[in-house]
Amino acid sequence: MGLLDEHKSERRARILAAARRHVARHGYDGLTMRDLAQAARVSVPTLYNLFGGKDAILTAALAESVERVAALHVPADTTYFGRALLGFDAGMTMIADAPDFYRRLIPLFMTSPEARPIRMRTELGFLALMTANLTAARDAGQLAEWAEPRVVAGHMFAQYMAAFLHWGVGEVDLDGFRTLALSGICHLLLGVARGRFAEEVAARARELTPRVAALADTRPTQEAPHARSAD
Amino acid sequence: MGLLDEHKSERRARILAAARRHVARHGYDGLTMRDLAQAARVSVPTLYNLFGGKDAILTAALAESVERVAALHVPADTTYFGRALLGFDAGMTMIADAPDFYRRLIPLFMTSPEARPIRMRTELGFLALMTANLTAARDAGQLAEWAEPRVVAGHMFAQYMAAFLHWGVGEVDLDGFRTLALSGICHLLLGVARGRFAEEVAARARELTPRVAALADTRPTQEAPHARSAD
DNA sequence: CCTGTTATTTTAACGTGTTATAGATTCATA
DNA sequence: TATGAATCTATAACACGTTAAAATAACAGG
Repeated sequence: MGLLDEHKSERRARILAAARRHVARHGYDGLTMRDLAQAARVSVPTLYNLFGGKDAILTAALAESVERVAALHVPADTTYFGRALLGFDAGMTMIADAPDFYRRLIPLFMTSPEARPIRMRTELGFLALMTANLTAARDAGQLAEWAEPRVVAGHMFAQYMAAFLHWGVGEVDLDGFRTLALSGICHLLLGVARGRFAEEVAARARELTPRVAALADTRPTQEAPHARSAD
Repeated sequence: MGLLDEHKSERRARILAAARRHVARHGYDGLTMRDLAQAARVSVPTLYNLFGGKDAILTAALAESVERVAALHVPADTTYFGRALLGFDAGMTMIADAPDFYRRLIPLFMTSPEARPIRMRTELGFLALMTANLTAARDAGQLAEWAEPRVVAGHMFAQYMAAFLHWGVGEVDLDGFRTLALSGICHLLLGVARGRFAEEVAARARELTPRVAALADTRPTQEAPHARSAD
């Protein structure tokens, strides 16, 4: 509450900002604790006092971004499919905001135990939105009666994550990521949607299929430049 | 061809075996190049001469395992769904063989540029099998006419990978991995399968749904023990 | 203003992956 | 068997993440 804590907050902010900038430009391995300390006008042990380590710093930077999307407002005056698209696009615009930063941190985000809270937050946010959406669809008779909204939402999230990973390792570009994830989600909904919901999903799946097929054809079959090393 | 190359092969084998053993027990970070050199009765620079680095060594160990599943024989005298299950099970038994080893290396396998050839090999193998299977199903009138086998197979692979990742970070156990991946694949096929293919898929999806729902309920909501650090 | 507490810095060190250099060993060949 | 060419080893070093220790600065309360 005192000035002491304010200074601590300032330092934290300076460190996170410097880390963001540096990672976006030079990648995870390109960021050294000694450089970061100098850029943030702070000593190395302070980095450890305030955060705990390199991964913890980048994790905190990631968490900041995720929180920004957490408070998400999805209007109810669209179709079930339209609502699903809105939630999907929110995550996409966040990534499009600073693609290099996210891309460089995908290994950390995907697998590190440090980043598990962020993963949970992302997944639970997605699941909550989609589960509510699918439950409403089921109540309106636009979902197969045996289908479990939460289970279906989980499989949708799997499609999203797999496409995210494909983008992270450089297999597809940002547009390909979007196409891939959307097509996967539509394919998934295809078997459980009914009525108008089903019609919309089917139309979109048909439209996306050739684009996904084209994507697969243009994928590099040889090694991509090492994304993790510093440039 | 000469004795010189044989000795080199022996060294490579010794190094890979020692790395396997050590990683399964103490994890990625628990394996140091100096320890590995000693365990393989080899000097540290030799590790770099023969492989190129730590990641390259583990990548080579992973590649060995993947190659063992590559030569896969799938009998044609089953239903399309049965054949899909066979290919799926092959990958599962490989993982069940040395789960600790694979689990510890998931971050490397999933995201490292070094491991891209292995990822491609895995993905292409899966896609080839499933695409052939789906194409045959389409020719037999058991697949929606607008569906693209390769695209559907890609989305199936996404379900598989997402479940794999969930297992790798400790979100579900090996049985949960199997249940999750199968349910996802069945949900995905649900919208494009027709005839008897569709009946089998639908029956399996209905059967798996409650199990996946139960899985989601028992998931830990707090932090798991750090899997990457040495024990 | 002084004092005690707390936070930050300084400095040094440890173990790590990685690499260069020079010396020893091992193989193929004459 | 002796020579030459690879190849491995030994040693040392570098930069990195991380942490411990003591010294210094900044704060809160009297």
